[in-house]
Amino acid sequence: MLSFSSQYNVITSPLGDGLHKDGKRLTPQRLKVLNLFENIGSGKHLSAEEVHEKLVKSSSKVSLATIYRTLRLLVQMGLLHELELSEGGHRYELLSNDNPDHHHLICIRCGRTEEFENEEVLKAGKVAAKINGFKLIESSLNVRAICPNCI
Amino acid sequence: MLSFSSQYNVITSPLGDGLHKDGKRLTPQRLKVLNLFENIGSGKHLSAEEVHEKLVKSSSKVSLATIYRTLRLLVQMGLLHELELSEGGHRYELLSNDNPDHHHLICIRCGRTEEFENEEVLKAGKVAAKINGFKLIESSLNVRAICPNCI
DNA sequence: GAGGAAAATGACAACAATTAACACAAGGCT
DNA sequence: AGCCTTGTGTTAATTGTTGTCATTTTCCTC
Repeated sequence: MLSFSSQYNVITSPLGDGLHKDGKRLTPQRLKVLNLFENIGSGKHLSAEEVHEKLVKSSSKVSLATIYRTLRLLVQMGLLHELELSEGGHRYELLSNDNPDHHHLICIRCGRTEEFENEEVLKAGKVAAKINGFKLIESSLNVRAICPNCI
Repeated sequence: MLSFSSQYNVITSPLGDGLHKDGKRLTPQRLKVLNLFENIGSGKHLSAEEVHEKLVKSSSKVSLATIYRTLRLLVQMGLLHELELSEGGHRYELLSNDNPDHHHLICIRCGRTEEFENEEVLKAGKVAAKINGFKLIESSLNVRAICPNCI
């Protein structure tokens, strides 16, 4: 039977490359988490708990602790983006090239989120950082609102 | 000895007025929390735990549970503003007239925050809400960055 | 000013989200 | 194949926050 490494090493995934550079390892769990985000599309925002549920459902059991560890790792690697909605914990989304810099419109009642882009916002962040001598990491505009269904 | 109510009722504080309209009551604890924010100035952002510490230090003991309850109340009343910095819990700041609509530049290393205003950002939030049929509550731009001291 | 209904407080239990510890398993070098 | 190091799962601990409930307080009415 094929071992895990012989099955995947040949493909030299971007994930594998990124990990190996740092002495970190490509594991099935890490792949599963990243694949989940890739399959689900780049507009979705999942909590750690939701990632866990979805993986359990697809009979890919990954422990919750590992999911937390993996999410943090993938954020550090720049593959995922973490966003904090005031209500109930952190969410994660895939950071892909065709979904570059965007902001979120969040319904505070049902949690529905819509994305939008805005050049001015990006600029505002840059200017503020420069004026204060900060090194910019990212700027995210969170618009808290109530969606049509919840009004 | 003067009772609490006879000591303060005459002043008819804005806090008292706002509370009484709703059948809610003016208590020394609520005054202490609000006073703390007023004394500390409107550019500061405190966590519930920090509010608790400061009140204990000034020998004004208010229980932590009450602080959480009071902070939520003051936010609902529009006297405080709640902001969520990704790192470590919620922060609260005084919402005063001379410090209207502003955004935050946050150092992810030391937590230092600077404020700035930007009309375009405000507009961006409005537009996004309108396009999607959402009812806007507030839009806040959080710029995550590293401050000069931490670089 | 006293009496009483309604609301608020404090102390503490309960919770949810997240992290730490550690024994065991697995990845990736040679 | 074998070894060293990193990663995983399990479970316990921590943190931030909320619920419960008995006791205390506010504030309205007389």
